[in-house]
Amino acid sequence: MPELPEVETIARGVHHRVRGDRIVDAWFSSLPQPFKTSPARQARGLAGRPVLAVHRTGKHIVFELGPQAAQPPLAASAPDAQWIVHLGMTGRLLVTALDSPIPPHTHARLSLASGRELRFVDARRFGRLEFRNLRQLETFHAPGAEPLSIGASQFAALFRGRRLSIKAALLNQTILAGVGNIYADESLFRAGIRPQRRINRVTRAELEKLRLALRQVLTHAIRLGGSSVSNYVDANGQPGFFQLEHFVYQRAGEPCRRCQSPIRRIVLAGRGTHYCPKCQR
DNA sequence: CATTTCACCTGGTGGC
DNA sequence: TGCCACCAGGTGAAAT
Repeated sequence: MPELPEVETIARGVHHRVRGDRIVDAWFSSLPQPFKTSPARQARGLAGRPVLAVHRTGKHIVFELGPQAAQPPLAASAPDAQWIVHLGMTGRLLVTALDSPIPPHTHARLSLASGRELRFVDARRFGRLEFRNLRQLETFHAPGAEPLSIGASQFAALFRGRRLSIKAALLNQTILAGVGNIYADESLFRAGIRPQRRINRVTRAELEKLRLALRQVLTHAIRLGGSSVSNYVDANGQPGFFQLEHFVYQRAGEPCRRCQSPIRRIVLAGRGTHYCPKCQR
């Protein structure tokens, strides 16, 4: 399940491979999902545009696109449109040869001037594809705060006056962008906070511990290429290795790596939630 | 308004 | 071996 580290890894990989290339043509499947912008509008909007850059905001991958008539050198061109990809649960972006076999559940195929193809594949169709013409729409950015760059006081301010559980707050993308189930559980373990604790019972000092734990966990996970659970692979088909560093996620019943107590699993905010009853209070 | 629950999807898993 | 109920969780709509 792609969260911030996996999305960052994929965005970097795709940036590295397609920046400077040009979208020649675009094909989309005819299913109602995963399209936030109609397939016809996406195809019309994307064709002919150069890819200036690819980056991540929250769990979204953003393609910065130049004008359809723009010629190289493109480095100085201002973005004129954006293609925004959300991977949902099972979405993948692949850069392949034109003639490589098309996997099931392929919903987008963007042929590139280099002779390759950028594909979006998503079995469960929880992903979302959106096209924005920046002459009509604002630049896209994820609604919540970025956990890697937020400071102590702004972080504390995000939670002020709320009553929901700390885990539900971490998962809320309009509060904090990019944290999903794995990294919520892992950061709460490292901060020593029980996931079900209500925010108004979490001290300022604990919130700061959590901010630092999040930053450390996310940074470390990016370095390891993300967590490979349910067959996750990056744009180059490489798995990540952060799953080997998990303290609690999907370790129910196994001994805590710090105190040997069995890791407990509960359902919270509709999600499987893992914590150590002794290390987390 | 804040918060919680549920539907959307399909593939993988475990029980029988 | 095959079948099937069930689970995985990101998000947005609906319910509370």
